[in-house]
Amino acid sequence: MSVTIKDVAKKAGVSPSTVSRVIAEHPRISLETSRRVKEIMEELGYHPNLMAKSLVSRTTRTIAVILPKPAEELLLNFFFYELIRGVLAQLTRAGYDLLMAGGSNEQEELETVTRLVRGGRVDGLLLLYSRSSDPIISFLRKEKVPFALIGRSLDYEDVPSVDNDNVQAAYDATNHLIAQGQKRIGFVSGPTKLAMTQDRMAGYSKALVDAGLPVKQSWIVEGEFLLESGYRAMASIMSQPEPPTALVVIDDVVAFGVLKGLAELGYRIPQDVAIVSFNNIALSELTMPPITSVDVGTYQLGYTASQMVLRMIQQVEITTRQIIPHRLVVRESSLRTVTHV
Amino acid sequence: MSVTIKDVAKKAGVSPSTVSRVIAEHPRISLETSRRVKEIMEELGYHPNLMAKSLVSRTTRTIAVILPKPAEELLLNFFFYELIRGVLAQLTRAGYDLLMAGGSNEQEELETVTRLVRGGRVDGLLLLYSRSSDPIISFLRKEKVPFALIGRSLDYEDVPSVDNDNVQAAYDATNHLIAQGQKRIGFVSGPTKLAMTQDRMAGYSKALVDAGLPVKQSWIVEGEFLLESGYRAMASIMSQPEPPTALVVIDDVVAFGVLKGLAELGYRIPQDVAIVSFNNIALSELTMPPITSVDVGTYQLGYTASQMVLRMIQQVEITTRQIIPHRLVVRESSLRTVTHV
DNA sequence: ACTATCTCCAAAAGCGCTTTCATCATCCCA
DNA sequence: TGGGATGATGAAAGCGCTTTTGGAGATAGT
Repeated sequence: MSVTIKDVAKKAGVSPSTVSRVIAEHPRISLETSRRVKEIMEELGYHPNLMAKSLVSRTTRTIAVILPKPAEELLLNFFFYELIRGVLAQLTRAGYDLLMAGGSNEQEELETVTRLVRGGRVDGLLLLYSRSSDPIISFLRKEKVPFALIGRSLDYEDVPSVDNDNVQAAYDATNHLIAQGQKRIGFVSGPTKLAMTQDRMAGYSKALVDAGLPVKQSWIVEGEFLLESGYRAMASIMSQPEPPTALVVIDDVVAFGVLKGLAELGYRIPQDVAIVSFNNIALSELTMPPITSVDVGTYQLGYTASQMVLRMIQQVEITTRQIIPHRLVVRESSLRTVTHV
Repeated sequence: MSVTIKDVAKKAGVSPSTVSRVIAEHPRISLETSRRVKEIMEELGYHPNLMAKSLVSRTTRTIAVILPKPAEELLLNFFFYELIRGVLAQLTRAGYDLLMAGGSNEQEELETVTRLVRGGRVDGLLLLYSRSSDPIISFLRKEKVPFALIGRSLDYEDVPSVDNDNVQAAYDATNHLIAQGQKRIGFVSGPTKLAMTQDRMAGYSKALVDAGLPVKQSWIVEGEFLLESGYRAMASIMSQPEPPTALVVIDDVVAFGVLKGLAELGYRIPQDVAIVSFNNIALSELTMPPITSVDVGTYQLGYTASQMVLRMIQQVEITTRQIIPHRLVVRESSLRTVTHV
């Protein structure tokens, strides 16, 4: 059916081993033979069978990305594409393929990972924003398979991961509000089981404390990465007797909900309530007003995490925790003096 | 190193062939033997080597999704995740894996596909919104590999594909505006090399003609799937002496640009200019005002297309072109009588 | 001229699995 | 009681590749 290494060998008048060596660019092969074999390969349209290759080499040149369970999905909804683009760019560069897998629950997820790893299907893995006590992480460590996290894990500090400095990011964002003269600043948070949430919360608090401002617990509301979540959190915060005049919001999508809710209640943004947020997804600049957001370098996160796994596969020493720089993108939602273009 | 079928066989006191048959649930195996072998497999933590399996079975139980080239990416940015979720759900159900691949240009893309197909790496493929004269399509047809398109191809009408009835969708959307009393309706289009664009344009025109309204070429502007594109197209249309009072926009992201531009020029929406759009991404309901949009069933597109490929692999007869129903989601941007919640 | 060294290549084994073919009990019915 | 089914298993070949081993011929050293 398909043309094999044998067919090439026969036609070129050499042995299969020689053809194999030509493909692998083995040094001890004469230039003449190499040229002739390559010519025949071209002529026959030969492509090596990747399964056979993998079987003997015990390597598949593929990395799996494990999607978070449905409950965690919403965070990714808008920067998932950018992330994957980053991953794909790095892997393609290195001649690796990308396998995507997931599961509808923890059990299923672990089974899938086990099957892929023990079945010799992948050379490494990438985990997205895992929550606390992830059994997959324990499993992968035991198996000694190269893998990296995107977003730090709370329970396994020494696991290779790529992350932002979320404490500093939140510190910067909050400070920006303080620099605008804000004194009453609330925080719309995310699930506290995520390191990302805890870090941003910490940075927010630290900025307030450093500026001598009060940290009021009633101004801090935990939510999910959902639109409605932002809406509800906002309602809860603003219905208090002395509501804040500025909000730090865990994520852009949540911020959209906040924004909308505020507008419906008649608050003007940023005059009555200023807003800063995180992740800087493409639509942040399109809302009315555009949202000030911390760009976390989504593409870079994917790109760097993949690189990390590839390095581990090549046994190259790596920094266990890599930090992607963030950047506050100031837009209208946080500015006291509103400037129109 | 890892436990193989031989290890299981030895420990169970049977031959490797028997173990293999137990795994494959071969009928002619005694219940007793089956039970014992399964027990041993469990005990040893046996997982079959998938590469070896693939080599001999000539099947990999994996489907590749080919991402469009970077230039086409933006369309997908926001509904990519939903699409992939649909694909993944179907594939996981059937015990298949998902491989993601792409390329930075046409040449590279074709090389990747060739490598995957000829290398026996995948059993089938899924192509996203391909443009005209795609060399990959020709290649795959020649190779007789099962594959399906998401979004119809302009050049290969008989290729298996999953699509919306975009003509009808645009017809419905436009008619909705007409029902609101609109008479001057423009169209912000996308790249005409996509079937989707041409279909929506046709539906738009048909609705106007059927209602006895004029189709003015100067009210139809081609753009890309970009924010700025919507902005520019809007500017071009609205700067005319007699601008339309309603716009049909090819995609939500473009519509955001239109929305923003209109607001900056002082137009009120929907009072001065009404808007309907397509794709109904999650943020459509979050803009000010929320955008009326045609829901195309993104998840379903992915789910159904995968099913199609799986059916082809199983040699089951399929309908060459499957249509996912659409649904107009009416929101404030298109309503003459504005109702506040 | 004879051995030592080097270069290039072929033969063959083996990766972990499936599957064909053969074998051996067991069973049923004449 | 014997012979053809039938059922359960084992032996062995082979999927397409890599890699080890070893050998033939060329080149160099003494």
